[in-house]
Amino acid sequence: MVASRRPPTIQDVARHASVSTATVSRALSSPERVSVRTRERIDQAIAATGYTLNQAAQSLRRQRAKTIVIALPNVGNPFYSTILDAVVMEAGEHGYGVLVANRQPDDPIEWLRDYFFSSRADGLVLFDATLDAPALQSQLAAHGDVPFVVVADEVVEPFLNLVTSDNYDASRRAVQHLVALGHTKIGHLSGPQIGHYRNERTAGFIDAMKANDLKLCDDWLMRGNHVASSGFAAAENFLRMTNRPSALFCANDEMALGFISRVHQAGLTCPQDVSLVGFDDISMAEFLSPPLTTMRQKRNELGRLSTEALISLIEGRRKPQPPFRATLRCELVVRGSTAPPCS
Amino acid sequence: MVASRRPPTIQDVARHASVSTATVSRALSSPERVSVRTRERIDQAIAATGYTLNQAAQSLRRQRAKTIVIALPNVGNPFYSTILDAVVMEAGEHGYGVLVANRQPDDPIEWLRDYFFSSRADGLVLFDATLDAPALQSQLAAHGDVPFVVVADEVVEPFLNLVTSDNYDASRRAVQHLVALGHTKIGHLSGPQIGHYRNERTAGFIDAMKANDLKLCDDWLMRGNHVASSGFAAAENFLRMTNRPSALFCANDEMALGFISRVHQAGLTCPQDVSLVGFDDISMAEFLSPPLTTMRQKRNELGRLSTEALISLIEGRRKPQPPFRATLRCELVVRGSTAPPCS
DNA sequence: AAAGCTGATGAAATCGATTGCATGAGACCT
DNA sequence: AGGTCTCATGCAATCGATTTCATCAGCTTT
Repeated sequence: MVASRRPPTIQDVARHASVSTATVSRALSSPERVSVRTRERIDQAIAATGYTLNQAAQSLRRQRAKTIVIALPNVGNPFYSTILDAVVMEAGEHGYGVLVANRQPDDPIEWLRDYFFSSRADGLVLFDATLDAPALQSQLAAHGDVPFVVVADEVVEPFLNLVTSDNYDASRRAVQHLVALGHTKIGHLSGPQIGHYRNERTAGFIDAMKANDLKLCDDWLMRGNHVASSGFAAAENFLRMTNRPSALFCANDEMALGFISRVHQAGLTCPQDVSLVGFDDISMAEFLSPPLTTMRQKRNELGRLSTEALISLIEGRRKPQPPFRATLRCELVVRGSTAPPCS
Repeated sequence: MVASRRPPTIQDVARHASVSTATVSRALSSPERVSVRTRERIDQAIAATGYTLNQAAQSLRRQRAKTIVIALPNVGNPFYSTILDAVVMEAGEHGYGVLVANRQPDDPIEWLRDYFFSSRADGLVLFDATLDAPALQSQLAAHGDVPFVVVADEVVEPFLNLVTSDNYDASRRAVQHLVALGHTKIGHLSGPQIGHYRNERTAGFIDAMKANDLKLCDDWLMRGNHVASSGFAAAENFLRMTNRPSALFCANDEMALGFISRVHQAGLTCPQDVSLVGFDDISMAEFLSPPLTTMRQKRNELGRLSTEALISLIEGRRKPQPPFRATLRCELVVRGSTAPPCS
């Protein structure tokens, strides 16, 4: 009712319960160290005053912000939003807040310094390590070893904490699905090549083709950048081909979406004229026309696991060495975009 | 290199520049109050020590966290992710961090208290006021008038700070587009009814129909809840109708997506068998099959404006009365999902 | 009954930055 | 030259919670 009064502090509670602030503090953080009788009085005083802890003061004293940063290359991407959801949830359960940092394209590292050097946050979940993770590592180490966990598709330096999907194997299984349907002419629309890392999905594709003794046609290996428009562009290419593949494995769903879009415009249909397998299983995949066959990543689990690992690292429950590593298995979801080839 | 050393404080800088901490503090927050010579010495000292401000200490002293909370009903929704992007960007430019709070469905208000009562955040951007905004208002007021801005489709209580799109008018224009194509049998798939508020999009639809002397058929007024599956379900309904509308205005793109999906499954096609107009222009709308005709909301602007307003409220540059109000005009984007009716 | 122990509690320092008040040096005025 | 004013700067209190160390009451032990 009475607006703009300053919120009650631990002092108010102490006075109200006729104890010292030290006792109140203990009652809150380690109740077993306070006698039952005083604890009750303090509980009452807290209720009576409507006290809530001042985070800033606690952070200052404890040198811990109870906050993590989640760094995304692109919040707008539907793939990441589900993950964000899981991260916020998991962090919340441990009493941590989640700050969002959207990547500054021009400044691969500086943009993160502020959060940690100013003790605004205790750790970082970094998605999509297209930035120079080792450089970041040394930057963060210089100011007191900020723990961070990377969630990425490509396997990065072995000393990093990493949560990933079994991209290589999943890609092999995606190809296997097409082969099982009878396809032999199979193309691939890959994501971008990141630094010198092995592109796991492309590698899986290539090895699966070899394992099946299928010809790898250079024209059928196209490169995109994970957004729908690059799938659209790849389809332009596809349409110009005189000898077209009968199936295509796309490195993510958005590119598949863009590809279908262009192919339909040209009067061809999927899966009659070309079968398509995507990757991710974004929430809309199920409702596309045709519904998209795709490799589902456990996005919830990616978010949850990485956050859980980060927090146990922050709180010292997990030792920094050896690094945390987790690989989640993807799951093939068969829908309408794949069918046997129309001879 | 030397890991886990404590970060330099303002004390270190002061010592290094042979001045008091007070002077360093002033050099940082109001440089004009410090002589040029000392300012230079301080700048050097800052560079030499690698000093960065400790946010927790500043927050405690200034009673201000330089952080805002963005509360979303559902981070996973692609509509919100773009907005989040804009909010993070705008906040960042003012030096504010953005905490994400994903709505707890069971607890419409409590979930936000913590952020503010613990002075973790200075203000709130609340999306989709399906929660009881007035109740929230009084909750927040009880602990010192936390400023907040609502971004919502429906017009809520006049005393709230609100950023919105011209939903009513945009809906009228959507219908007008269908009418101009020659449609007379037009249906509507609405979003959920929120409390006692007027559903702006539905109201716009109804009034446009009346203005054109078109019959409002009860069967053709369907209700969904803004997710694709509810569009899918609505299409089931549609397919069972003996007398079907030739066009449908959907209250958002996701429902349109679900609707098309089911209709295609049944062997009908859009726009030949039914024209469809969506709302929002989510990033994928352009790449659907067929590309979706839709009312584009300026999502970037919604995010930017609301954040800007919130921050000027926090910093006292804007007076709380009268409340901030902004309505953004939507824009019709004509694509392939609408066509003249097939006789 | 004296000594030792345990467990609950309080006093006060501390985290790092800000800011009201005091001080002193120099500029300016008469 | 004496007095006033301004500007740059320093001292020290302060924000609110935590934590070390000391104290003291009430037991147990011999």
